[in-house]
Amino acid sequence: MMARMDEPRWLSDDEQRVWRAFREAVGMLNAHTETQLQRDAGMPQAYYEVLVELSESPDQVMRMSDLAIATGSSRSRLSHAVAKLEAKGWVRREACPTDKRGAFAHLTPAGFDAIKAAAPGHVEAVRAAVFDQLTPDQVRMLGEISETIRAGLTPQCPEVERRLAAEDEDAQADAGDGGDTGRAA
Amino acid sequence: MMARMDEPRWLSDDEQRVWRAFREAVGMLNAHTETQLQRDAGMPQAYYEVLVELSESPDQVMRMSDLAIATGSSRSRLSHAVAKLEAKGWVRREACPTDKRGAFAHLTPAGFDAIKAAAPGHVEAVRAAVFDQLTPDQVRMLGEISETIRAGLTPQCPEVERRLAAEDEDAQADAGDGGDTGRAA
DNA sequence: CAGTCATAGTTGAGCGCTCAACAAAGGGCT
DNA sequence: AGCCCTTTGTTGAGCGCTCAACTATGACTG
Repeated sequence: MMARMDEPRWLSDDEQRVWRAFREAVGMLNAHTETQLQRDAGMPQAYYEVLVELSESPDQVMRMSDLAIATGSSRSRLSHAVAKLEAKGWVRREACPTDKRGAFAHLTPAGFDAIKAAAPGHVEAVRAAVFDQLTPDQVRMLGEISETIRAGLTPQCPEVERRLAAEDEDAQADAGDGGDTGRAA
Repeated sequence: MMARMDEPRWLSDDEQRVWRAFREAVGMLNAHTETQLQRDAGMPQAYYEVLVELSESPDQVMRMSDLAIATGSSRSRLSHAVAKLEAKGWVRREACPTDKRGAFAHLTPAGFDAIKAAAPGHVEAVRAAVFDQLTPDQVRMLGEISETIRAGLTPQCPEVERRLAAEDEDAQADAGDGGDTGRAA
């Protein structure tokens, strides 16, 4: 499947320019905010986002799995991240009484202080690099574009693809079912 | 400067939604293309971009420094990357005769084959995730938005910031000189 | 209830990136 | 020439991420 396509649908010159500009802008923006946070707050952006998510949660507590989903990271990544954050004293782990497999991540007061101290500088950096540069129309468009790309990537992207592949194999075993659509490609 | 701002200019709800959608979309898109390339071509996206840059160069040769600039990476990163690519037999290093500090990175035939094999799948993935999803207007806007953000980040972003800081110190020492312009690319 | 599969979370190895330190060579200036 | 500063490129340590195993618990079914 997909092994051979007679003629790949190459990008036009315009599309290529857009793609390269996009990649470049994203790379620079990411480097910029990453450096800013690392320098001013002593934490990488990924950890910042974990703390943000926790701080906005009802009691500053979340199940590890929910936190992983909320931050768009794998369980593994979150587990490593929380281990580091716990070592810094910013997060505390707690066992879940009703489901003994489960674990809660709990934002500590020190963690709350850390994010409170980090937020203004980070927001300022983001605002200066993005929202101060763009017109309101561009901001709105950026939101729509992002949402569209996100939506297009959601069904078949992460490990779900593997799952679909696995289900495909199963389906081949018991042959005809509705056979859904080929999610194209 | 920037040390204290009485009230941070927080993001509005709309801005926050846009920022989160953007971060999410970028993260997913990046993960998607990264996985695709790693799986189908056995190389990370950063190495792919190195090979692309080399393949588009007159004789498939570039100075390491120029290649670093072209790929938007640090010398260190490129050095590590080329070491790996050389181990794979995709790139060969050559000494520069006129500047004995210098080094050329030379795309090998095997490297050319590798990128030729990788390109269609990668382009298809990018097209499916981005250009097939967006209207022509959105594509155009994405280009403009990217270009704006890139431009806003160019002067003060990478290690230039350090340089500016250093020059600031110098400037304080000898006070006013002509203070040229940013050597606008 | 036993057997089986799914779910929650952790762990360690491997990899790419950053950062700071470094060696080697060029380019001025006196 | 000799000195100093810049530029080029490499190196090794440390860090975060991915991937594949693995443990342990829950949930479902005969």
